[in-house]
Amino acid sequence: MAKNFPTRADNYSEWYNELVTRADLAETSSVRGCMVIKPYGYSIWEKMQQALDKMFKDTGHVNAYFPLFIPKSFFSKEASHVEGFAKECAVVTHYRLKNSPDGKGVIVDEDAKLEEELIIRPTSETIIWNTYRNWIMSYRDLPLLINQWANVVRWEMRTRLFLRTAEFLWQEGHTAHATEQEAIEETRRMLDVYADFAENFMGVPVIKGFKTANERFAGALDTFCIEALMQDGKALQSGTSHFLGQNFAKAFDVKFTSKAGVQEFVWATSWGVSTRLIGALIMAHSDDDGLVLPPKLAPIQVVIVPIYKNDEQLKQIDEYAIKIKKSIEAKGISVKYDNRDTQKPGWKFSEYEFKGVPVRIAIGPRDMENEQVEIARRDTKEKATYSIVDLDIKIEHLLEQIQNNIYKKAVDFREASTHYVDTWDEFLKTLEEKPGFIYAHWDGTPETEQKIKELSKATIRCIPLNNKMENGKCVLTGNPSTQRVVFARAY
RNA sequence: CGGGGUGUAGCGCAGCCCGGUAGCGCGCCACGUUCGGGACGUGGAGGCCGAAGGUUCGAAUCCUUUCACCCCGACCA
Repeated sequence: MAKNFPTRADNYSEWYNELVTRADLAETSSVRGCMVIKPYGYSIWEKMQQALDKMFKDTGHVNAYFPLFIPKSFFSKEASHVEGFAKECAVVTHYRLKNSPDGKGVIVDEDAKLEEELIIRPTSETIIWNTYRNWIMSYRDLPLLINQWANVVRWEMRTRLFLRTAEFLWQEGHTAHATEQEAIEETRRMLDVYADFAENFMGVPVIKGFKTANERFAGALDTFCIEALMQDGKALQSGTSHFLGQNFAKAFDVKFTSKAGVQEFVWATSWGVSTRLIGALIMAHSDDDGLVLPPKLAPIQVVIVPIYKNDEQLKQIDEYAIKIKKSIEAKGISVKYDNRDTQKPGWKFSEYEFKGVPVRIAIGPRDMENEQVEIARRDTKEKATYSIVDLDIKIEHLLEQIQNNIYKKAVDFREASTHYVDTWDEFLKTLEEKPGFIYAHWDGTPETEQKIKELSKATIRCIPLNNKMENGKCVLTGNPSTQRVVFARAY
């Protein structure tokens, strides 16, 4: 069917790139490290945005927007923050161009040098906290629960469509609280929102946990994360929620007067997920025939393809199909009827498989005669004939089934790829032969963590929440440990 | 930023070693036969060979510089 198509088993990255191309999601831009998200890819992002935005609103958040440019001096205010981001910042130094004296195009006008350089935000903590200073006076102004949908720029050395691009789209929540306890609760609440979204919308099971000091967000006291497993056995950090303590409040002097009349620094959180989730979605479910999208995030949930020999037949099928389309749409399901005469049925079948459309309905003269349709599901590739009686209800159930099945498949895969390992030899062997999540003991020191990374390329993805305590010996040093942590090679 | 690779038609590539004015497959356009898993035939359109210099009577090919992209590292959502 698909010809000269790199397979998942053969070459995972080529397979990934090919999927992105074939499904018409995105392409590499001629602008360094950047990506053009094409309409179909963007519509998946819009579905994600809708679902997430609702979850944010349901947990009491509101949206706002802050500037793209951040004065350089803002970055100097939080020491560890600047250290974390300094190496990957795009900097605006001038504000004007002029015609080149040699007549060839334009050059930067050196006279138009900015007094203070502007950083294109790699994340917005600094500009937001600088703004919050004026918004927060009293405990009555708290909590402040704001989210922003935006683009950010990180000058990454090496990029990969969706997973790491110089510019990416995301949401970043930035909240301010009167107490430490409240802020920690918020951090955890948003982690739960992310996990809920990943599992119930994306169909991707995740491990909730927190990062070791090495892997923590620059400026955070604690970084919580959700870690997902891709089909090549590599982990993908899919969302983070940071407890920032009073670091940014102190750096930007954000104080409030408490009930008791005392000036106190506020407690902060920030949390974000990005277009990287689209990469996660692709890598978690897709097969050699293309994308497999969970119905809840599929821009097109059902596609109807007519099969006909001539105009007259098409006209009859049009009528039959549009009726079916309307009845299914009445259930709130998005249906596309593709009666383009420019492509053949087989071509359309392949195209919608590449695009991961969960359900395909084929209608030919034979079906009309018998008052039935042929239904193919993308996840299992099963085909079956359905009577058109109560078809809308059947489709609704089928979509639910597909959503559940995709999730279950991912869960099964993760279970099969999760290993408990106690010796260093076994650790290395597992990484090579059965890549996935490795639960192993670690002595808790950054030095050992670093050493393991150097020797095996595996990092501690997280220390799972609600982790079972058990005594053991560090897989590398043999020093005592009280719990297992999750190791994996990661994107 | 270190190591390796690649830039030739919309896409994938050959040609380069050994200089002589560009070719293949897919796609695209037209017509016909087809249409229940990416159809076939015939005809046709499309490229100053990434860019800039140099060598030469002559450069896709040789030399220099430069830019971009991909892969492997280091860095990271």
